[in-house]
Amino acid sequence: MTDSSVTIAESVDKAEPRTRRPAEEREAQIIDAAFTAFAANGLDETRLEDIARLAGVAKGTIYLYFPNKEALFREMILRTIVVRLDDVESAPRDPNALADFNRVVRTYWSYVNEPEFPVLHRLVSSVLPRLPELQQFFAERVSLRWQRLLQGCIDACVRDGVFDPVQAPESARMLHALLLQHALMRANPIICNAIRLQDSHAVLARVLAFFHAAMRPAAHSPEDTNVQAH
Amino acid sequence: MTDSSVTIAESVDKAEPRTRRPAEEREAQIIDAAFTAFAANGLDETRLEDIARLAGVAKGTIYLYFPNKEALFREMILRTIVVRLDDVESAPRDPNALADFNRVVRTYWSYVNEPEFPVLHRLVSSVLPRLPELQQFFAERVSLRWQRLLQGCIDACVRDGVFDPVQAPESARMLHALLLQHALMRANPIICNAIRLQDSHAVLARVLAFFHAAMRPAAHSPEDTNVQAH
DNA sequence: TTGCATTATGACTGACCAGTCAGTATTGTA
DNA sequence: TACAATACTGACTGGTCAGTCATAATGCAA
Repeated sequence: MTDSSVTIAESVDKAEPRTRRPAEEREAQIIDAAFTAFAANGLDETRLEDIARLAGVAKGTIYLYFPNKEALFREMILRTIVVRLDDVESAPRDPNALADFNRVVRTYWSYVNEPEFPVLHRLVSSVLPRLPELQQFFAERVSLRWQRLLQGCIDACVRDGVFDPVQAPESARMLHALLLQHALMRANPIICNAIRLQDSHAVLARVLAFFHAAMRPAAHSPEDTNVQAH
Repeated sequence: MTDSSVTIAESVDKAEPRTRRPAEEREAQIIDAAFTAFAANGLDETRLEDIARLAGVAKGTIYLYFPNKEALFREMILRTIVVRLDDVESAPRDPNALADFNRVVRTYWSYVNEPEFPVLHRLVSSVLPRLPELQQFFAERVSLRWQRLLQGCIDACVRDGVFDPVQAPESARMLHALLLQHALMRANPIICNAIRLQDSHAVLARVLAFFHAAMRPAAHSPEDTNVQAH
């Protein structure tokens, strides 16, 4: 490995004399730089000097705001995720069950298709053995939270007779798995090119079509749960 | 971080005097130790000394078989995956389409539920930016290969009238997403406990029931592709 | 048994980098 | 304008560890 490190052109005017900034602004500056650098090189291969250069500050300055590298990483992850979740929660609900389901699914889909998401997902899962509290946070605040939200919408649709009550109980997990995995595949250039997942809308439409097919109320025997072989 | 490193008791008799071993045996010894150590601590947090101790050899010995740490990591990943794939390919095919589909699905399910799989998956995805050839290998030899295999079985089932031809074209990707994601969730203790995914057979049955529900031939309008809203 | 080729060892080295801190610049205040 | 308080800097340090290599052990052939 020769010159790895972050090769993104620095967006900071180096000629500018050093100035004192409000603490929040400096922190945000450093967090942004940390996201870029960590996303490109991972936790261990990122040098604090790289982050400092990207943020347009000296290495020592980072230590005025964060106690160490690992804490900076953790803060970066938590804040970046929280920002997205806050955006999502501000959307209004829809009284019609199916319309609300579609709204939540579309919101989730755009959430996992943000360019930040697959990067965060990879970074979090790569450091799981080292930072178990991140695993906890990600599982409860992202994965399970979305699954519960989806399940609520699905249950409402069942009450409206739109979805099959037999399939409903764990279908949120199925939908979650379908959407998440497709978003992650779309972020992988090799898989993405091989099976043509480029168009985000088309992929969502295909997943939803599949989901609706599974959830359409059964016209025949309603107690036929033992479909699986063996 | 204080005493991280591998805490697994060494299975090697330290009193044993050093002996010369066939090259293949030594390599396998080191690869095994590398898997254990890398799985526990990741690529960067694993010391070559740890691997050497686990393998019951000196650090220098590793360099007689692998040019450097990264090469050892790559070799470990490739071989561990290949062993599993070879196991899988040796199984005989079934003439009945649905039976063959079930066989392949069950094989895939047991493959991704091996304790090694989630670990490899995490290790590979954590070093993707650094080792793009691993990404290539994993995508083509694991992900896409399985999807093609599943798709072949599904197409055969369509010809037998078991599955709906409307849903078939990309359903292998759907099934792959469902199975893979469920296996990875099962490997995450927090998610696994929260939504009761402990029993492997029950989870597979539930996923298959959902898949069959989506794939059952439509009794009504066959040209109803625009199910998705918007 | 000897001698040599092969295999193994682990103390050592040199590069690397997180984190420190003495010093410098900037701002607010009197 | 002087002075103190605060924000910032970057050369330096101390610890770490991948990779090296002189030396030692082992197996084998003659």
